[in-house]
Amino acid sequence: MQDTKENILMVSLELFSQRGFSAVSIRDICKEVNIKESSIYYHFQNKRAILEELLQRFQSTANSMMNQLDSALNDMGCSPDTLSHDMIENCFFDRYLMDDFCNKVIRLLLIEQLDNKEAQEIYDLWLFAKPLAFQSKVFSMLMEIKMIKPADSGYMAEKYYAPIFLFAQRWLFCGPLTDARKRSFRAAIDRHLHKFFEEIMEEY
Amino acid sequence: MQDTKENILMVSLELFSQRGFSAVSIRDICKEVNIKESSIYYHFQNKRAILEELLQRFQSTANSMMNQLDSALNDMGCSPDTLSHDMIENCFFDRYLMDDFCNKVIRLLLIEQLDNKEAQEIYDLWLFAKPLAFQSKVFSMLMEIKMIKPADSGYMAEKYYAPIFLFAQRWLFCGPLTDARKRSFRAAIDRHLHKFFEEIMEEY
Amino acid sequence: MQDTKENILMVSLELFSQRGFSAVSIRDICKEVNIKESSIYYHFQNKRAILEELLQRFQSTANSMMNQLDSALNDMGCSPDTLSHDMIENCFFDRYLMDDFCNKVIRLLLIEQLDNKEAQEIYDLWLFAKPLAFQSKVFSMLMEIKMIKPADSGYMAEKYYAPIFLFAQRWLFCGPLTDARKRSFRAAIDRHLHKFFEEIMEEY
Amino acid sequence: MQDTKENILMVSLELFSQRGFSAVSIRDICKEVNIKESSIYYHFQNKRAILEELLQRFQSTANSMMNQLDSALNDMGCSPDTLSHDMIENCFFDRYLMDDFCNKVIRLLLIEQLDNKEAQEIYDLWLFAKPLAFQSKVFSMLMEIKMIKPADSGYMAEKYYAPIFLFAQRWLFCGPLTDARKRSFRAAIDRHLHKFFEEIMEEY
DNA sequence: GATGAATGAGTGTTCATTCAT
DNA sequence: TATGAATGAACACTCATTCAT
Repeated sequence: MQDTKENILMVSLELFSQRGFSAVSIRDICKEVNIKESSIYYHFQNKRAILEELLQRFQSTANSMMNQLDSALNDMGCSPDTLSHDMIENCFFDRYLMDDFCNKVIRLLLIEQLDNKEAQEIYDLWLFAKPLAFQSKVFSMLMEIKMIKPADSGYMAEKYYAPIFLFAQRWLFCGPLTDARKRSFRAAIDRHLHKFFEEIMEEY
Repeated sequence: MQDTKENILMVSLELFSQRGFSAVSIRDICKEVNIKESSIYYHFQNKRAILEELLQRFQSTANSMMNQLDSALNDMGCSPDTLSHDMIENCFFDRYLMDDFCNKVIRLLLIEQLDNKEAQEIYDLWLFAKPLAFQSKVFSMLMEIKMIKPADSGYMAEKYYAPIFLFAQRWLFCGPLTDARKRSFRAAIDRHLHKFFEEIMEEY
Repeated sequence: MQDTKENILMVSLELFSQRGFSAVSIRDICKEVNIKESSIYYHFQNKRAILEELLQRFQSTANSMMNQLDSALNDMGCSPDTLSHDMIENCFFDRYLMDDFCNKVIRLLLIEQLDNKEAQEIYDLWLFAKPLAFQSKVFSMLMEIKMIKPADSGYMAEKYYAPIFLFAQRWLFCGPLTDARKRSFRAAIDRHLHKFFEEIMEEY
Repeated sequence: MQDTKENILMVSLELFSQRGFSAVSIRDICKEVNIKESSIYYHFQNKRAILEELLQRFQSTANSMMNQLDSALNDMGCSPDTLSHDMIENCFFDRYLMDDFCNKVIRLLLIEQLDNKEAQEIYDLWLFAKPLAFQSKVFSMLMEIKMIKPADSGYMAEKYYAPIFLFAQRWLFCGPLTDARKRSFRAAIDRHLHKFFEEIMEEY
């Protein structure tokens, strides 16, 4: 079956996310997967192909997450009460930043982006451009349905997202992703979101 | 002279910051410095020693920068009008985030922290703990001298620093550190600071 | 059917004749034949068996060519006018030196003979011993029927065959066997044969 | 010293001439030279660089041999009796075809020329073009000084050189270059040259 | 007939390091 | 201070081959 290929991918991701692509050897991967080094070349053309497949998968995962967020947002536009923004956020937090697979790929991108054009683009897209664009759209919509008062939605998105990004960097993308760290992150986020929405809604 | 040693350090830092410590070979460094590979061992015990010295230097540089900020802050406490907060900020931006040496070390730390306990601590200290603590102190002081109204200074520090960190990550710590990127960063920062101080001072 | 086996043989010969036996991998062959690498072992016990079968086939092809030449020679002995020596030569040129299959095997032998006892014997037999012996016999016969004056038939064979061999090495056994090269070879041969027979027959 | 480099070259040539470049491994070479595999890369950038240096050396050796032949030929033009053609031939035979170094390189070229453009050119130049051109010049000169009667010098060169080439291929460029084989070659050559000059000079 | 999956041995090459000079 | 020469260990990758299906 394709069990072995899957194992290779998961082990590779684990190691890549810890040490970076180039610091992980085929030997390291195979030792963990429990196959001989030559066997890996039955499943992948070369070492880089493993990385490529991981990035591919990440992008489709992230895309589907983003699509789901988008449609949830549209639903909210029609019937503001059916879907809380809590649900929206949880999607981004639980199934993206804190999701085992995505979290590891993001760590990997953090390293690779410094020297790899492709990684750089993916990194910028999925850690800056997409989240900021989405959040900007959220605030525009909230303004439209008059839940918050009109303002620069791009700037609001930055104010909203920057602390999330900072907390993520500090708690989620360094060291092992333990439950304790997840809780620290969650706590910081909750505090931030609470105050943030308090502020933007206080006048209404 | 110690010219060669200095060259080795600077070339190493350049390469480490681009590809990460383990992806740079002694060969790569020596080729750039124009010495034979065996010669490097006259100046450093081994490859790791180069990294160590770079981190050492970074820490003392960062420390002196922070001390200067601190004393500037204390001066401001005594005579609020002598030193503008502009000066404080420029110190952190120009001589730290955008300084050639510090910028490269931070990029290096970004990679190394994922797998290296020591790097992790330095990274957390100098990119999160110290900046947030300092900023928190700034706001406490501003409250004391009644320039802003009393609030949670820690939370204010986060609101203040998070966008700076995000912009830095996006513009200063990926790809080559060009003047164009520096300007993009500066512009985003200025916009942020302007609005930020507008908001916290508006009531006064 | 045996279509696949035939394909394997022909592809192998093509590649062997270009790069030599040991420089061609099972992978190379299978890629060209469009089968998986394991499949080749259904048709041949191992890589060497492919070589062996090619040499086998070459020897029987060459043998039948030589037999045909021999019987043509005998016919000529009985009735000197029925078969021109042109026909004899064409047999050796068109169906041997310039024949696609034989030409490739000879190239292959050229390489293999340096390190392989068996190849060495086949090479010596079919590029030196047999052609020289046959030609010697031709001249003996021509002397017997008094078409040329008596002389050392072995030496004549050398004088006759050496330029053919040289031209073959220069035009037929290096680079791709194009029509242009074949024509260059043919032209050199015609010139040689014309002058050669002029000389040995001039006295008559 | 450069002893090791020289050893590497000589051992490589020996092995390349037996099995061909691609069939010889770095391991094979190092085992014979008695150094570790990594050490070879101190002396040569890679495996191909060894081949390249051998071809380089061969070409300068062959060139100097050819220059010597040329000047000997010119001397003969001035004073026909000072230098016999024996001396000329011995130069080509003893210091080229039967010389240990050149003989091995020619064997190597025999293999490499099938797949390697550069080798092909060297092979054609030094086994066909140069010898034929030189011999053609010899006969032209002999005609000029009226030692032989006027004729097509190019055709004479072919008649002269073709048997030499054939004997060389048969005795000098296959199997080990033993003294016995050298004698077989020498004998065949002497017989050929004797008869050849008898024929071209008989009328005078 | 053919293939998916695996493997031990071997490929050329790079690595950080040593040490005598 | 610097280097020429070497090395053991590791590197990504290819090889011919096996075997169950």
